[in-house]
Amino acid sequence: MEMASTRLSADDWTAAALEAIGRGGLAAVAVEPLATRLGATKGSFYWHFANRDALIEAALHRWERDHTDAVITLIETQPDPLSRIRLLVTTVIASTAAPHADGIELAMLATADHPHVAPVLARVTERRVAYTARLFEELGMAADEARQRALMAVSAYLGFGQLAHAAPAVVPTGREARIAYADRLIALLTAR
Amino acid sequence: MEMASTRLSADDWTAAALEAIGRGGLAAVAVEPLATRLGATKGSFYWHFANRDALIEAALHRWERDHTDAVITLIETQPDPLSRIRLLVTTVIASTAAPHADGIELAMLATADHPHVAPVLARVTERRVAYTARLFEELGMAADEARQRALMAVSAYLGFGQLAHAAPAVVPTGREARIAYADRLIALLTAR
DNA sequence: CCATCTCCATACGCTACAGTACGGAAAACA
DNA sequence: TGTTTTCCGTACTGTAGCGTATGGAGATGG
Repeated sequence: MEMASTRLSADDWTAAALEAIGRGGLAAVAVEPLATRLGATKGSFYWHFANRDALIEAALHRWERDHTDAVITLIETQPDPLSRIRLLVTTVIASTAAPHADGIELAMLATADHPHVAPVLARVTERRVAYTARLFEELGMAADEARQRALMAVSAYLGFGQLAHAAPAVVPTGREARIAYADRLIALLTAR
Repeated sequence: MEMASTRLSADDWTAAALEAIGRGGLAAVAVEPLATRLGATKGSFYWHFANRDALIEAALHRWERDHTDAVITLIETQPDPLSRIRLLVTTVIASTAAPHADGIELAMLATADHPHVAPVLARVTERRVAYTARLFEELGMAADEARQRALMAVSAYLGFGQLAHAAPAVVPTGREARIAYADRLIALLTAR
């Protein structure tokens, strides 16, 4: 698959680690299998990293860095707060259509207890809630009201992901059904 | 801890397995550590079970059997559908107060891909959604409308659990704040 | 009280992976 | 081109856990 016999960088390893996390969770981050997958050996790895733990840490921080605000920056393209909420919810609901829309995200939640995962996940989650709360504030809600709605919105997002993953059959299938569901959700979340 | 030097039954092992899942997920179901914890050795285990996989399967089925409908039967004590929904939501939101309210549940979601976990989790989830949908129907909603609301309710439940687990700081602290949140949630979920 | 069946401990082999030691190839540089 | 630095392959040790083999203790029934 990878005929390129070039030398590997630390980034190649973190990328492979993230890919492994997406496939099989943190446990899949094993040095020797990754090395095989990269067409190299442990010798390479232990030159770039002190140990397995360092790789995990690096991968998580990379994920936090370039995956976190991806959605937010997308949302920011919308002019008014309502369409931003709309885009946020529909994007997130409809994109879960793919079998493993974002395996990494699920793996992170699954391993929330891990000492390296916990702080990263907490930061990302708090940022998301805070951002969503601001959206509701811009809709004219009081701070605490907006906060509650944001919690509900993020819960709906996370819960939907879990639902789609744990019992795909219960979740609306097809794009238009998803959108209908998202619309209903938005209506309830933004109701006064 | 367990001075009792009695002989072990298969159920003792499945109980220990479930306890281990609650602590460290499926990966924590390791024969030798469990044996130590039970004050026995592998010799005992491999008499009661063919292998580690059989233990996992047994533990999951036991969980499905006696933990699934626990909430439902509790809820059924309530007379009218609205109080049932109310009790369901508040129970579920407020009980997550404990640090690891139900580690097993989270572990199940975390390992939803596992060949043994997937069917069990899917059944439980589908049953919950169906039951919740019936609750909304009894409130006078049309079937599809009730279904959507049920999805939202279960999502809110699952999502809240994830939220509390991944970023405890963002979730309302204290019993009355939780209840206030639950009330708001119920109001939105049952709004016409 | 002996025989059989139930249950378990001990001791073993096997695999997967973490981490280390070290030599050598391949760049980079002079 | 020769030297140094960068990078990596190979070979090793160590550990954790799965599964097996086997003998023997305790209960159980005749």
